[in-house]
Amino acid sequence: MDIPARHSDHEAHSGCALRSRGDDCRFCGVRHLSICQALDINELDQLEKMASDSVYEERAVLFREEDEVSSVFNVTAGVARLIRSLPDGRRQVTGFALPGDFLGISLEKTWRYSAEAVTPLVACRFRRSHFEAFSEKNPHLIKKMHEFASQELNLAQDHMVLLGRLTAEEKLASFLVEMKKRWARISGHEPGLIRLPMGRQDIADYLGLTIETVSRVINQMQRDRKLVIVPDGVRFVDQSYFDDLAL
Amino acid sequence: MDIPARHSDHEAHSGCALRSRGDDCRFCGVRHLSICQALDINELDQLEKMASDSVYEERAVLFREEDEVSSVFNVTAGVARLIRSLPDGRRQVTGFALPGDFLGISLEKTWRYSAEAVTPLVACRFRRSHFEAFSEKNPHLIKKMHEFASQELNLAQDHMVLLGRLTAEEKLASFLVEMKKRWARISGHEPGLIRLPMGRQDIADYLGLTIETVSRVINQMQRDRKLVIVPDGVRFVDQSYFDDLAL
DNA sequence: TGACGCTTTTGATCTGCGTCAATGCTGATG
DNA sequence: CATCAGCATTGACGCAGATCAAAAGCGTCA
Repeated sequence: MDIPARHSDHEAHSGCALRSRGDDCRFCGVRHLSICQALDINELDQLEKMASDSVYEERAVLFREEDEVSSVFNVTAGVARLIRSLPDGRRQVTGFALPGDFLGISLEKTWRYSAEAVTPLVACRFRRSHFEAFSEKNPHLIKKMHEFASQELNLAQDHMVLLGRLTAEEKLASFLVEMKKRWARISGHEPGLIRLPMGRQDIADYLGLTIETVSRVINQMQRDRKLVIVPDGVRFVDQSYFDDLAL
Repeated sequence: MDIPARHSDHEAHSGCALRSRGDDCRFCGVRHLSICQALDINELDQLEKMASDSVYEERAVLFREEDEVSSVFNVTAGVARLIRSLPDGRRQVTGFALPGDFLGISLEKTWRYSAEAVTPLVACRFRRSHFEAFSEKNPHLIKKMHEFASQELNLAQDHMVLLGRLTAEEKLASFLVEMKKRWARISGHEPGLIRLPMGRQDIADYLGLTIETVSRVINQMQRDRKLVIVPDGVRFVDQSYFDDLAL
């Protein structure tokens, strides 16, 4: 356990799967998805001066629950899991951060969850103090951050319904449909393959299930010809089955 | 079902249990708890001109999921349940709004949950458009609203852990400890009696359980001398039992 | 005061998912 | 290419909490 993060700033172009700002926000692939969409070229230029790319290996820790919030992050490539842990080791994955997602929207002094790279990951990092000073001067940005927070609150409420009131089958269907929508938004088109870079255990902890139940339900869906399991994800065969079941 | 709201504006002093602004925000009993804490006397005065007290009977609907957000609310007295419903009738209570709580922190155009009065309730109501125009001019207020949203996001994440990973006994303990803390904050002192104005069904829908399980667990706690059940609430006998179990 | 409606409690039984235990698969490494 | 480590899958079984059913409180109103 506990692989330390090896993050080498300003070395974003270290692999084909990792695309990032590349030190020029204007060409950032996730700008239109991220809070930066609130900024004009001028403001973007200012913000860029405060940014530094951080690269994380699979399993690296971006920050831990209880840590001081010294930096905030904009994920530009890769996927992270956001985790709340109980003292006895039980985990709840509260969400997955995908490209365009912002970590640090809340104003607390310490993180209330841990973030770990599920895949190799690149994030645009800002010192918290700098970012706050900047946002203080840019009402657009504050508004946009509040919008993002509202959106997250809605997702959190969806998640509560899922955890409290759905069956295992409905949970899986909802999760897969959600991932499909999120990848679609990111790529700009309906993906044939729904990428699932996180492991079964992460999915289980996201859905409030065990790894065995996740495995059983997905494989049952495959046996029932609702989907096919492929390396690194699934492919829907019967879309309407999922639409009917999902939250 | 479906009792229509009888709300009579500007008639707040209609009962001993119902205390509200009384048309003067300076004397508002929940000011220090609510977003109004961000405002000085001057701003408070302006805001007051836009406010109107709404009184709701038990079971009255403040607004419904999907309704347009035409007003936002500051609960000044009483308790409301916030509900997400599934098409087949399954419900998830995402939260209880207590005095000082603000409804409408999100910026969406439509409500994503319904709010119903659990007890007779008074809320300070603002036309959404007026409130937004006002907040536009008061950066303090925007900041405070973002603070409230952050706080709510944390609570939502706590709730996810509760729903996804706690046992029925732990859920009940966490709920009771949470209610004790919230009433303590509102009243300003540790209450001997933990008021539970909501019914067992609401508690069950908040905790992702059935009404029978809620009843069984609470009554078992009483048999084990951990608490005593009294009209309208419970009284802790063994505080440390709850502290150990609660999230 | 007694009949009604609603909520809560209690008991008996069932079942969806968890737990425990193998086994299989895949990709990395010497 | 054999070994190993880390998932993922599968099966057998158990149990926490759901479901079904009935009884008990309790406030309201004629």
